[in-house]
Amino acid sequence: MKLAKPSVRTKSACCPPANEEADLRPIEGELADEELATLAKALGHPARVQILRLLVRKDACMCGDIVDELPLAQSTVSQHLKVLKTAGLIRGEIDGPRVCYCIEPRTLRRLKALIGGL
Amino acid sequence: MKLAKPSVRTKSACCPPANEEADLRPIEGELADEELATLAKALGHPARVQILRLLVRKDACMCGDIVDELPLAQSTVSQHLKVLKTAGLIRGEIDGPRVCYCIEPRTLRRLKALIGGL
DNA sequence: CAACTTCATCGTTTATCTACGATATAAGTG
DNA sequence: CACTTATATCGTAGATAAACGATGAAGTTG
Repeated sequence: MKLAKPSVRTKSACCPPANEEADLRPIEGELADEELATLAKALGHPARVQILRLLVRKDACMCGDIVDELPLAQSTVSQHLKVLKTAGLIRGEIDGPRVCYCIEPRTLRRLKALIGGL
Repeated sequence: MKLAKPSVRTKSACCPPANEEADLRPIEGELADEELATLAKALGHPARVQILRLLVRKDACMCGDIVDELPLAQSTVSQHLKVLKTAGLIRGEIDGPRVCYCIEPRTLRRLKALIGGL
């Protein structure tokens, strides 16, 4: 019999340290508009919102069973993860045969600041 | 000679009253995911972010010179306005030959709540 | 090394988005 | 009523997005 590896890792495994330093970038202006649009676009799909929530809730690295949580094919989930990663909202770290995902708190904070600033 | 009409209207013209009642809908769950994704998608384009900001800043109805503020054709701006309107983020009210736009504070608050709840 | 696991990437199909010019609509103006 | 103005809608072309199965790459296990 084979025991499944735990699919949630402690913060130390790959999650970025809780970097609390303030973001000095402006929350409005042309650049901020682009930035907000990019982040919003990345969140513009229910599956990606769900993924982000999963990772926020765990507040730790989560290895690939994200696929099991969504009613989508593995390749589709992988694509959604890529979108979130490209937007900088999550981070993926290779851990042996799997990949551990966690949120990028900096970017999430930035998103909240941009939306809050509306 | 013809004087241009002022293109910003007072709140009373069409802006919804500052309805401060709390939104009781949950900020997570499948429905909230869909809702957030829809709102985020609507914001997922720089032009639409810019439009929203214009309306927020004015905090009043703004008649169509939104077109003049953007480097886009009138028909394109009209489409973006429609996206924002469909998402419930803005409202457009016919005012004689023009249309006055203003933000829908309820939806904007809702968006902030959803994002803040991440 | 062969088999298996985990995940990313490729190739494809279908759908949606973005932008524009052209045209329609609707309300004021002479 | 003809004419102008302000917007919306239509039609269309090109770009992106979303989904899937199939395949590839990298690590683990026997």
